[in-house]
Amino acid sequence: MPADTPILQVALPVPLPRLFDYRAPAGVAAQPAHVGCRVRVPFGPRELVGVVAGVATAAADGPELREALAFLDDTPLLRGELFESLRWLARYTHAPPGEALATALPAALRRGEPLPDTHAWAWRLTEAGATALPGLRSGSRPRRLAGLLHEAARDEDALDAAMDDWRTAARSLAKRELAERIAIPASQLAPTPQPGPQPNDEQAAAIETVHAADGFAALLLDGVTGSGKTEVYLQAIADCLARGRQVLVLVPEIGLTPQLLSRFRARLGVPVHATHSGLNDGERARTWAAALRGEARVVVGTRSAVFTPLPEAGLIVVDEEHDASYKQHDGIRYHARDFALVRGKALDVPVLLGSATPSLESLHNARAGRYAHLRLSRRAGEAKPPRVRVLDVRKRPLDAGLSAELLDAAGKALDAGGQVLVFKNRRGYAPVLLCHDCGWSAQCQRCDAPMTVHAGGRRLQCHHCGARRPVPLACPDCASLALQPQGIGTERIEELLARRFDTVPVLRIDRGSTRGKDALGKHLDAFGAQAGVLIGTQMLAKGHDLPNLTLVCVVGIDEGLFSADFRAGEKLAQLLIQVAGRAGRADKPGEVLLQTHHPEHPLLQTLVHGGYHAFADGELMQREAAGFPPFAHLALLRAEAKHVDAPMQFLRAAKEPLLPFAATGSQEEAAAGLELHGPLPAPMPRRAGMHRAQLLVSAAQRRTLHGALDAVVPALHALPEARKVRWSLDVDPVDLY
DNA sequence: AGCACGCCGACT
DNA sequence: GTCGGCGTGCTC
Repeated sequence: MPADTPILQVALPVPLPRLFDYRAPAGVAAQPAHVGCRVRVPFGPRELVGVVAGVATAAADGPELREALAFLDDTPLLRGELFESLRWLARYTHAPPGEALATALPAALRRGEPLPDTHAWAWRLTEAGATALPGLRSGSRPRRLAGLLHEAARDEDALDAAMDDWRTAARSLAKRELAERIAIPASQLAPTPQPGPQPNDEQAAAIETVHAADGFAALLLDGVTGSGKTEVYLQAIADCLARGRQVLVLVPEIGLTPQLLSRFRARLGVPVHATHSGLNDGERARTWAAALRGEARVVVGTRSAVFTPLPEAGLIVVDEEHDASYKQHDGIRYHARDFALVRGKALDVPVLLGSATPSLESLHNARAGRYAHLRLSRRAGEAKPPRVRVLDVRKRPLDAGLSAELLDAAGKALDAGGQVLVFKNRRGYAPVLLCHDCGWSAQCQRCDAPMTVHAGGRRLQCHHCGARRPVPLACPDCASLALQPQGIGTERIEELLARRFDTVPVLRIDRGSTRGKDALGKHLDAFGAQAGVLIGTQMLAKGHDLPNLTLVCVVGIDEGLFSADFRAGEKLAQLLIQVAGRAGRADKPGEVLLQTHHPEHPLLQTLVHGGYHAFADGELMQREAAGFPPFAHLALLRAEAKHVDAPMQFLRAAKEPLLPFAATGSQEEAAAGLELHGPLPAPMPRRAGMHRAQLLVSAAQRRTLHGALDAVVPALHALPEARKVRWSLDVDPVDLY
């Protein structure tokens, strides 16, 4: 090959940390304008769709390259800011470039399908059509359609409403050039926003700060539950739309409810494009394409929506920024909130992070002056914050884990016509099945975990691998019949409450009872505002409005108070505040009961008497003292394999090249080096039949961590031990298991 | 990750 | 005698 031939450097969706070089397809010269276009290429014995990441000159003495089969795009799909941000993401997560680029594309485009049409379409008569109209056979479908179009051009939605099967008639008219299909330009979709309520002074200040942001700014909207964060979003978004810019809104998985969307649609007066897991591939690709073309002005979506192209970006909003569902747990392990900030910076637009319980990372950044800290301290209207009581249940008799005092309070709330929510973070009937005679307990055969008792005590289920089997009639070890469900799950609480409060509806909401598209919304709509009891897990912590909820009872929080996970306290505090925030509205003050065996625990005391920020102050001090994030930076190298020893062997081999970067004796050097913890078996050493281990890497400085990983990670792919395991690197892990 | 190649066990 | 188990090697 001549040395000056330009060649394509292609990112392919394979876990190999490099680009692959190809000659351009026959008859085409590779040129820089191809960067960001998809290409179909031969790869070993198969064909793949990749993205051109660069164009270079072939080395004179290089190997003979294969020829790409075809370009799939005329203009680059991934270009400008999004392309650059994705290259950054690949470097930051130490993921192969092809995986990062592929992750950003909707599945249909990843497979190589063409960029879908996104125009709204209308039909109109041509001049010939207007002339020919009287000549069309009267009463025929083409005549009826032509008649409609003669009055006015109509968009396809209007035609769907006006006439059955108009498409056949339209095709027939179009073939004779009597009618034509025309694209409706996006500019006709000018926003007609509806006025919202008058913001209070805090909201107005926040809206003004967003408005005044000149280019990139990180803004932490720190507002108590019910303080009207959504109103701030809406006005900031409307403001941005009025300036002719696009807006991206990220919401947690549970947060994207039909309620939220209809509120956005009603207020903003422009089409609001939603992307979430309920959409099929075609719909997702259409939204993505509409954003790429600047037609979609507002895109609301969950985690993966952070990859939406925004050629005319004006604002990015991340609602509930502390939510763990923003972290992706397989493939490339990005954090959507953090990537939103990277994109905001690259796009030079403000990023608005909202939460009633901000992550400690974001609070730390706000205190360090990197984020503007916008506070909303008052609930909207005259709503008072709920009264929180810690219920000491030591030495008290419990029924299905509930104290008499709690049941009395629930009874009173129901008698007053209110709704009661019992929150328990364990689904199923009981977390363990125990033999009272010999101590045997039902363990999952594929995981190092007990099986949960379900179906009122008839079935065992593993929450980690999904295995199910019937509850044995007798203990497999000692044949005793004294098998007892131990501990409390939501099913058992439901059983008790349904018996105890048999005149009101009792509804259990958890992943066992509530599955599928908006099942939660349907259940809660059917439940309505009548007096009744809801029992649920995390799922009920936010989302749907429950205006008649007057009492929230939280039980089973004690294990969270003593967890080994350094983030357990933060998660528990956020959960308690979020759940508590569901109680009460303007006219009905709410009450929250926290039932515990550790009423004096500092987390509960601080949270109840000082609120979330007092808790966060203390927690940040502890994190600093212990050298945990946000005062240190972590990466977790995980490995799993069918063979017991393979993960540890791989991690030991992976640790070797990291050792030269490790902290040594003196204080100054220790601060500049890595700390390596492990390799150790994972907290659950076997899951779904796979043995698991991990190596935790931490550093006081982010650059120390990344410098070492940059030098070492590419070599991991080549380790012989790597072929015997599935391994992954998680930069900024949220969960250390 | 796929996918092919390759070398050892229980079946038409 | 073959189908198929998963080890190991490679992909511009």
